[in-house]
Amino acid sequence: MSVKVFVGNLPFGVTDEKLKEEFGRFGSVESARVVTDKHTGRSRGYGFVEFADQVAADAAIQGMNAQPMEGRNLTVSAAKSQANERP
DNA sequence: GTTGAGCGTT
Repeated sequence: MSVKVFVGNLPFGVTDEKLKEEFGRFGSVESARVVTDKHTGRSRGYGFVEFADQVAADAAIQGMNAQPMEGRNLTVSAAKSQANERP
């Protein structure tokens, strides 16, 4: 299973590859995707990062949350889409 | 050429 993490307040110059590289420093990133507008095709300023382990996701959240990137402080937290919180 | 709250695509 993978852990999804919500990343907000991203600079407009960031991309999925950039996210994967930045978040890959804390752990194994299975996939990283920046949400882009469907109508304009431009980045909305937030994205999602999928980690291979909860430990890596927590390390990234603790290490990248409220951290400045490209001049903007990132907002990293657990994604809502995870569900399955408690059976 | 622009902007800034928000949880996406199969």
